[in-house]
Amino acid sequence: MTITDLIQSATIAAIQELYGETIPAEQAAPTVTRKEFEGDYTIVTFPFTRFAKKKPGEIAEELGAHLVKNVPQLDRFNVVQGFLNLVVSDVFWTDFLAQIADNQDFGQLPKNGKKVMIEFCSPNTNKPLHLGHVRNILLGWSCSQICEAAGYEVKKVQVINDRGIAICKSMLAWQKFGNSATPESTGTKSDHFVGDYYVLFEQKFQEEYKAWQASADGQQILGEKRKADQSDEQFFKDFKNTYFNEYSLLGKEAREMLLLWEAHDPSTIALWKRMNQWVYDGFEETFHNLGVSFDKYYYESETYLLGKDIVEQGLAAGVFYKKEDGSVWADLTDAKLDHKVVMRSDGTSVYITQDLGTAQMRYHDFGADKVVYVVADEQNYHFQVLFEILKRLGEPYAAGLHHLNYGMVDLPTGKMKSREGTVVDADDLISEVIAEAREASKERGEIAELTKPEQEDILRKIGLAALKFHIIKVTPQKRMVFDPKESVDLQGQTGPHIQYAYVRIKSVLRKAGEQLAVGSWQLAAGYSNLQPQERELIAQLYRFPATVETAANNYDPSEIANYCYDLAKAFHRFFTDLSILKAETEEAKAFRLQLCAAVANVLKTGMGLLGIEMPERM
RNA sequence: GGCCCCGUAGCUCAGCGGAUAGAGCAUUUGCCUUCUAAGCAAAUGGCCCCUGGUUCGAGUCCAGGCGGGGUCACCA
Repeated sequence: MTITDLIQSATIAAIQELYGETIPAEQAAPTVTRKEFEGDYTIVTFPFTRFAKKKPGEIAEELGAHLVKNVPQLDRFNVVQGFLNLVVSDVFWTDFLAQIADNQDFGQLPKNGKKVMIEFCSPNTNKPLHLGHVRNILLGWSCSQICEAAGYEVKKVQVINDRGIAICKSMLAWQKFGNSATPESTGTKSDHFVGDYYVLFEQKFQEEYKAWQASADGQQILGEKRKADQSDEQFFKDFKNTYFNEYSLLGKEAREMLLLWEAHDPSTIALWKRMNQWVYDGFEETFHNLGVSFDKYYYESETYLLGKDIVEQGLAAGVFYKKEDGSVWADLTDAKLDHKVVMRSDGTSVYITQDLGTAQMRYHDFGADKVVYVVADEQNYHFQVLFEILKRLGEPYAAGLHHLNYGMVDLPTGKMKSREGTVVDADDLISEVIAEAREASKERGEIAELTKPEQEDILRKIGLAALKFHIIKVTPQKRMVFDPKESVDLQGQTGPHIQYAYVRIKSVLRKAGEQLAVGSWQLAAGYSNLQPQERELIAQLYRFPATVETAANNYDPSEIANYCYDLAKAFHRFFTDLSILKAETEEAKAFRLQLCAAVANVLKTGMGLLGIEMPERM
């Protein structure tokens, strides 16, 4: 039982005893006392005036006296207005610290026997990963780490869109213009290599389109179809898709390639496999650099035909209905979601059909109690529909489905647009933040005497910490502005600031040397009269498991990020104000070393949940 | 237009019904002969988008507006 639970139940009992009233639990829930007042936890007594018929201050006095008398962990109290501030005894805190100081697993909640599957990243294979994927990956990864810490068994999966017209464009461009070049022969990272051909296709297509616009055919179409209020330029912009599908030679070739692929044409399949493999190799390198991995990959080429049997079942069960043309629909109007096609009139699947099938297949593969889809908020409607249909189909896992939606990442200059070349590439971003860390490190010179590989390892950790923390600290649902300049900041509310707290501790612990022998920490138990900076730190540490739990429940890594920052901030304050190795007494020294060890532990675990590694020096 | 998300300091963000709304960046000023100054302390900076309502108490909950974004394909 936690101290807050203890205070809560004692408060309920006290109110019952003093005023004969049974209050709801939430009215007895203690909050953390604000820093400007003395105390650790606070009970608000305003709600009790109704039945106690006394002033809030009076109630607080009576309740405070009662609690301190009956709860041994409470030392004293004070009253400000109607606020009852409770002071937890030093012994409680020092006991708690002794329990966790050497416990590497502090913050790991007991196994709950439940499984959660988290799907994230899920890229297309026609171009490299970009900043949007980075936010997705960081969210998905930290979410899975947090769920594990909260006691779940976690499976990390992604669904790779390896088929369709987009990859065919890359394939066609390579075939026509590639001259058998390879990533090796050109020295290009292999996913970028494939992406370059996608871009090349778009260029060639634009050239073709431009030429067509000036041709007699183009001018004739313009004359026939342009609307009165449309400029020539605007018309051709709007007409692009139609041109691609009905007039373009390149478009025709790309679509033919897709048909060949669907017909399992051996040479097309071979080319497809070869180019996709290049992309996968490139992706793996990026995943590795970001420090993430997956347990299982699903490929749309293997799942895109799934879901048809579900449609049949749904029809039989009356969840779906068939129109005269043979298309199958779900009527979700009573859930405020409109009608939705689940199968085309020609009997082929649509996007959501595939998702229905994939959901079922994965349930059979893994049997998850919860499935979390990390997908940007532009697909909110899609997931509402998907979940609603699965619910109506009576799927056993329907109640555990969750869409972890997140806002798009904008640049200070506005939205990222591939057309305008403003997309921030993931690999570039990673090398930039590390380069920035290298520059800053040169000026400091702290790690100059280490070997080159050791230095590079540290710089990588610092750079990635800056990048990852900058992204993960923002509430997922918020659209965020990503300023590359700020993402490499190493000071203030940043990853490196937190790493620095850890590094300072490690430095002190190294200097303390043999005094870290297990026995010597017994001295810490003799320490009393905790300083405010020490109390603040311990109280923060105490909050860690609860923070892990709420972050897991809310699927919100930013709560862990903010917690780590607060803890580091409190540590820096403590470190500046109080001497550790030259503490006033041996007891104080032992206690502070123990406190340092515990803080280091929690910082390492907490940042680990965000996928951020800690260096030993910086 | 229907539905969903967002609106807090110049900028980027916390705040999850309680006290005088907090951090970081930016600007200004102190603090390294002592455990790593990637730090600490201080100053400056706010019609918490607006209007009503619920409540002892609202940035927080509810309703209606306003502003920004997303989405409403037999695309994925």
